[in-house]
Amino acid sequence: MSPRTSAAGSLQKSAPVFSALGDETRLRLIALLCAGGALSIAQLTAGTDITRQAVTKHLQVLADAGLVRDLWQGRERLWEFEAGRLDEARRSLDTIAQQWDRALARLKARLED
Amino acid sequence: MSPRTSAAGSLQKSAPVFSALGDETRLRLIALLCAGGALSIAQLTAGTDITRQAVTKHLQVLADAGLVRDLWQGRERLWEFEAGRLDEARRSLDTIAQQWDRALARLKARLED
DNA sequence: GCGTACAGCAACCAATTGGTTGCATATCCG
DNA sequence: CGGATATGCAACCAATTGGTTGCTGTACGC
Repeated sequence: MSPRTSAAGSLQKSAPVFSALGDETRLRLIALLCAGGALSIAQLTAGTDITRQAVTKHLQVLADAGLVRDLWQGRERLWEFEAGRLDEARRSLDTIAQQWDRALARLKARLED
Repeated sequence: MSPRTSAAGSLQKSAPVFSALGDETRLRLIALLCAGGALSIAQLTAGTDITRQAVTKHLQVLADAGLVRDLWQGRERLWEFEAGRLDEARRSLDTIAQQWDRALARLKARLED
């Protein structure tokens, strides 16, 4: 990768996380899980207009992205939020924003030159 | 929307932004545009293994999400980064993280009770 | 032990996505 | 003017996605 895209390397790792977050249903699941504790699939499905299987698939996508973790308890499969990858993604956005700010500062400096 | 998902409302608005960011090619474009100034489609295509049209489509996706803006200059169509929506998304992730931290704190308090 | 609630698996479907190719259009420059 | 450059538009394609239905398995509680 060329030098001028040095920041891109670490950025690209976050693509799967952003992709997982890029769906209203999944964002809702994330909001539920990070607010409450661990919830079952049935609980997460209640009140929605989609099927339990659809919710299961969404949870799987979130799990693949490392955003949630599942744990079995009896016949229930509980899902809980996992903060690690989301923090990474958050830092990625921070990096972009900082880079943008620096670019603006450089532009301003050149104009005032 | 139920009270316990109050944070979800503002979150959902960010879904299109996250969706747009959920692709390595588009993340690369964002990195390029927010580092440098305005770049043409030809410039953004150079060095990649995809077609100019593919890049155009990706830029359109980013534009629909409000992450980039285009401006014509002669026969060139220049694209530049636009920080607004990305900042919103950044705050969304911050909100989730804060909510999670509070949940952890409540859990900890209950355990130490 | 038996019904009920929680879940998995697989097949299937329509719509979207990421990408291509071919051709037309407009602008710059010698 | 005429060629090279920068782009748009449309059709087309395969793969992925978001969702469903039908059936099976398993743990809980009366």
